[in-house]
Amino acid sequence: MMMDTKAESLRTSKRDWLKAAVEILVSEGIDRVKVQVIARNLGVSRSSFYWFFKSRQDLLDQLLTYWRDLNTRSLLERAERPAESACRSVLNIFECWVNEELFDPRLDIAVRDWARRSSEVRKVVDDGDDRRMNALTRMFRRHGYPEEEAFIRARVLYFMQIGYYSLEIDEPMETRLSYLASYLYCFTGLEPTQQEISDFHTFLKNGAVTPAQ
Amino acid sequence: MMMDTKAESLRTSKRDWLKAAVEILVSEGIDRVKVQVIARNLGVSRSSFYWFFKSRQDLLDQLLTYWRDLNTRSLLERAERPAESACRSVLNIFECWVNEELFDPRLDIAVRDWARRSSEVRKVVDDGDDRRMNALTRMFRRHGYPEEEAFIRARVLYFMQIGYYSLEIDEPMETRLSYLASYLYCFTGLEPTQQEISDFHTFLKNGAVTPAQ
DNA sequence: TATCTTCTGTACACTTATGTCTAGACGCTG
DNA sequence: CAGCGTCTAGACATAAGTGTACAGAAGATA
Repeated sequence: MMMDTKAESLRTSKRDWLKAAVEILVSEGIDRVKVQVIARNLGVSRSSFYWFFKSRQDLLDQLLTYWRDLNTRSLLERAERPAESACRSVLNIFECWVNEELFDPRLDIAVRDWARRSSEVRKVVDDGDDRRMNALTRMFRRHGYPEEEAFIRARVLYFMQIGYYSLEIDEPMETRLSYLASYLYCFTGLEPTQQEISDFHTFLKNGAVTPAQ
Repeated sequence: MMMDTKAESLRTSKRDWLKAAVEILVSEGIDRVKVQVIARNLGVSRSSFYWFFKSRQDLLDQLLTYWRDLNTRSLLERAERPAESACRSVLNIFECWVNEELFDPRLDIAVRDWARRSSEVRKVVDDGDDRRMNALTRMFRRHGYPEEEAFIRARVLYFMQIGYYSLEIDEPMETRLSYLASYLYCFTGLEPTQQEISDFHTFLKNGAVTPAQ
């Protein structure tokens, strides 16, 4: 019996292949996720691949599952979290945008590119987007925004962030944080309190961005 | 001397190859823009390609130039256009979002995907984004928004739209128009007047979306 | 109609990719 | 240390792509 927890095996595991595939997906797009390329990156012969996966398509299916199980969960959790003000709610969402443990932007963008070329992937991504949008709309509704305004504010908040990642803006966290109050004002139509802003800063300092486990 | 204006030549022109390449770029991504694939689509042998282009890379370079010369112009023109209110200005920008003659969303997204895999393309796209963002920021500034708020509102307006296209939302124009007032309110922080809304509707009706030349 | 220029088809050499098969290396377990 | 199950290298067949060379078709011009 193989010990999965062993620190450094000389032989590859299924996990290694998946991890390497995700890396290529994120940096070069789905069309470069080739058995040959991954094998080269791992320094291993292609034939091992076929021990773990039925075919290239099998790997792609599992990549999509990996994305689906990972990237929507945190966002939904934070959208549903109770909050005393709209600004607090939006700040809860912001947790996902500043912590790649909670939401991996490059993976999200890469899967979205992929969806543009495959109708099966399209369905899965659309489903994820629907769930995210519904959760955000309900969030604004809870703070008393009228139906349509809640929906549009959810869109502006969510689409703006997808657009931000799509442009691949390279901004230090410091700069991003300096815009916090303006963002909150544009997203909610309300001025955030000083307390709300400083609470978010302390949240960030207190190891929210730690590598985890 | 070859007559370029001739209606239907049996032989291909450079323009035919470029047009077919753009179509594939938009629908399948840059990695599928292959000489062999385009030739198949045109029903012609690959060797003709090498009459018009030095190599595949030569074609790709010309695709990028095509995008650069096309997709930013209309947006800049409308951002700079004088307007009596912030809502009017944003409505000027909306002209680009509802008319694919002015701004081709699928081409923009496809080039953005491409940029993710090539640093040369990255540079060109970043330059376009900068010019768009600067024009939009100046637009909000002219309506009296403070420096930072103008910048953030420009971002929200522009990034939100890129996000919208990135999600490939499939909405009939009717639905999109029904959200007009809410969008204007969220983007400017101001309620649009009834006149502004109805002016945009008449603008659309009066052949603004005509196929042009 | 003859001729020059523009474009196209066929053939070739090369590269990168997929997937299969088989011998055998590696590492637990008895 | 023998043996079993797990994984890997290398060889093979096949497919899709790039780019070059060259003969020759098809149009425009004289």
